[in-house]
Amino acid sequence: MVVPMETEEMEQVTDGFALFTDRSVVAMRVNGELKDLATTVTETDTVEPVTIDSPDGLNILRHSTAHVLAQAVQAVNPEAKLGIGPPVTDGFYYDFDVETPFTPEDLKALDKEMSRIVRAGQRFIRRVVTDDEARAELAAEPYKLELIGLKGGAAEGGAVPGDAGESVEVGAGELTIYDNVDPKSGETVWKDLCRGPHLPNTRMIGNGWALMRVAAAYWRGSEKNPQLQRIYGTAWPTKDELRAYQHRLEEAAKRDHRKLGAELDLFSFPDEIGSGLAVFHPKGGIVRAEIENYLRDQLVSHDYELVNSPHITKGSLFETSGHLQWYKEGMFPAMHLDEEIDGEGNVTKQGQDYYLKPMNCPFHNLIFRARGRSYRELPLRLAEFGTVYRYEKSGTLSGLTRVRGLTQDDAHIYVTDEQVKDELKRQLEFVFETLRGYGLDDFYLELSTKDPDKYVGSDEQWEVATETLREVGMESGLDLVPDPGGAAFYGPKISVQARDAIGRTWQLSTVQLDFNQPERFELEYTASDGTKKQPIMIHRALLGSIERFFAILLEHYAGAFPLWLAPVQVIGIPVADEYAPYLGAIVAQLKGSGVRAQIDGSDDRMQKKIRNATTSKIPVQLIAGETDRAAETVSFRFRDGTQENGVPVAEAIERIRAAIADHRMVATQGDL
RNA sequence: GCCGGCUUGGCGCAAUUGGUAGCGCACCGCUCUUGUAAAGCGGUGGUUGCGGGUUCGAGUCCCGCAGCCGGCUCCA
Repeated sequence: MVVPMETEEMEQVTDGFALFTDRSVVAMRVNGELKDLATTVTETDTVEPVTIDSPDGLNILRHSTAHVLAQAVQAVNPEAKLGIGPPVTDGFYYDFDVETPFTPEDLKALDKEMSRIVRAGQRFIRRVVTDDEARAELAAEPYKLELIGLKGGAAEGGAVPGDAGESVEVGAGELTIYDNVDPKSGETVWKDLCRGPHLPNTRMIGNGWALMRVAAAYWRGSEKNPQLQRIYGTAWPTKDELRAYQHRLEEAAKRDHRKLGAELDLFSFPDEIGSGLAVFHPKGGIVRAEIENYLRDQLVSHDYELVNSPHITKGSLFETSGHLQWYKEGMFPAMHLDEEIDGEGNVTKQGQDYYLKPMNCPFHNLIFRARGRSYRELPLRLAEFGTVYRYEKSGTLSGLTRVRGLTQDDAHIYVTDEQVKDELKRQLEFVFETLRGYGLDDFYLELSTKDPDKYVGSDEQWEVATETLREVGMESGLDLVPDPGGAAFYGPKISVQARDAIGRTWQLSTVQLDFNQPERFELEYTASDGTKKQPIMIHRALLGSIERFFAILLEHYAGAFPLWLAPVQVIGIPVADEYAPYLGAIVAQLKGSGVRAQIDGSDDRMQKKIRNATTSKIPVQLIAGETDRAAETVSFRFRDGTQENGVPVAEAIERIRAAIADHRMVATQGDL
C-alpha cells in the first residue's frame, strides 16, 4: 500500500509533473490507479505520488527497462518479433522471436545499445488507440496482434485470462501504445503496445540495471506454443542497489547446497547411477540420520504409529488409488514380471506389471484396511520415511531439491468428520514445533484450492474442506496466502512456507485433505452407534522430502550446522604429538557419551589442523598442550576464531553434551 | 521433454592462430611438530565426458550421445 506523501488540493486541471517536484516520484496513483506523471488530473481526483523505490515504482522502473531492452534488440536485429516484457521479482524479462538464439556476445552489444538509449533520455509518451489502429501499426508484430485479440476477453479491471504477464501489455478497457520520443528531434524512434505506466523518460533508468541471462520460454506459457528467446535483466534505482543485489546473488551462490555438498563431502550424484539419484557419503549420512531421528522422536511422542512399506507394488494398487490414471507419465515404467511364453511365442501364463512406488499413501490405506477399525482408534496416525521414485523430466532435475528418488516423511491420518478441524489444528502446531527444532522459525501459510480443470469429488466437499483449512489457517495467526488452483486433484491443502537465513522462502510442510482415497479404498470404521462410516484422510508431509529438506538446511546454515547436526561435532587438536594421548582420552570419553568426536592425528602442525577444522566447519575444536595437560583442562576454539582456555575436562564434556541436547548453534565463545 | 551454455587428474583452474597436457589444493612418502587459519622436500595420478569425423597432427574444428548448469513446461 502506498501511503500518500502529500495529497494536493487542486483548483484546476494539472498533471503529475506540476504536482510532484521531487525527482524520485516517477508515477502516481489517481483514484487508486497507477498513471503516468503526464496524466492530467482535476481537483476531484485523489492523487498519490509513486516513488521509484516503492514496490510500484520498482515495477515501473523494471518495466521501462524492459522496453529499452526491446528497443535495443530491434535496433540490433530489426527482424526480432516482440513477445511480452513484464517486471518480475528483482527484475524483468522480455521475450523475442528471433531466427537464432542470443549469445553472450549479443548481450554485450545489447547492453551497449541500451546504455545509449538510456542516455538519450527518450520520453515515454502514452497514446490511446483503437483496436484497428493498433492492428495497423503493429501489423509486423504477430504476437502483439494476438494480444490485441485477447484483450476483448479481459475481465473488467482485471487481467487477461490465464495471465502470465500479458496484462502488462494489454489491460482491460482502452488499448494504448507507448511512443519513445527523441527529446531533441521530437521524432518517435520506437513504440510498443503497452498498458503502462512508464517512467517519464529513459534517462531515469540510470545505471542500476544489468542484463542477466538468456533462456527459452514458451509463448504464453504453454508447451504447445512456439518457444521464444527470453532475456532476463535486473534494474534498481541506483548503481549501489544493483551492486547490493549482485552481492546477494553471490552470497546465495556460496551456500548452494550442490557446492557445499561436494566441499564438505556430504553427498554426490554419480553418473553411473543415473540422473536425480543421490548417494549420501558418511558425513552427509550422519546429518541425514540426525534429521530423521529427531523427527522420529517427535512422531512417537505425538501419538503417531510408525509403519513401513515396500518400494514396489503390483500396478493394481495404483489403479485403485488413481495414480496410474493421473500421474502415469511421472512414474517409472512398469516391470512386466512372471509372464511365461511357450516355444511358439504364445503366452502360457499372464504376467503382472509391477511399479516403483511414487507415493506411500496406498500402502497406508492397506494397513488401515488390514482389520476392522473402531472410532476409538481415530485419529489413527500412520507415519513412514517412505522412499519413492518419480520419473521427473530430465530438464527439471536440480541438485537434491528435485530428484527421481526421494524419501518422504509421509504421514496419513484417518479421522472422523468431527475430528477434522481439531486434528488440522494439532497438525499445524506439531509442524511449527518440529520445524523450530531444526532452527527454522519464520513461517507463513499458503492455501491451495481447487484446480477447476483437474479435480475429483463434489463441489460441496471441496467447499467444506477448503473452508475448514482456511479457518484453521486464520486461527494460527500467521499470514495466509491464497494459491488458487494449486491443489492436487483429490483435495485442498495448506502448506507451511519457511524463510531461511537469507530471506528465501521454501515450501516445506503440507497438510492436505483427501476425500477421494478413502472412497476408492472403501475405508471404513465402526462408529459408536455400530454403523460403518468412512474416515477422512489427511496427508501430512512435514519435511517434504528428506533430500530436499537436507538441501534447505544446508543452505540455511551455509554448511555451518548447529552442534547436534554437525557431522563431526568435536575435533581434538594437540599442540604437539606429545599431547595426543591426553586429548585422545578426552575424545574417547566424549565418544562414550554419544558425541561425534575425533582427534586430528595427521602429521600436520597445529596451525594447519586448526585451519582444516575451521574450513570443514567443525563447531568445536578442543586444543590441549602442556598448560592444559598440567591443569587437567582443555581449551575451546570456535568457528569464528574465538576461544576459551583452561576449561576443566568434566565441565567441557558436560557443556558439549548439553548444547547437543538443546539443538544449540555453537559458533562463538559463549554459545557453549 | 524443449531452448541455450558448459564438460581438462578427487576439487578449483591453465594450455599463443590446431603442433609433445601444466599449476594449486587434496592424496602418498620422508624430515619436522610446545598454544590458536597453510612447515619443508620428494612422489603417484589425466588415452582432456563418451562415440564418430576433418587433418600429417585435435583439449582446441565438425556431427551424434551422455551428464551438469540457466530458463520454460511440469511437480501427486
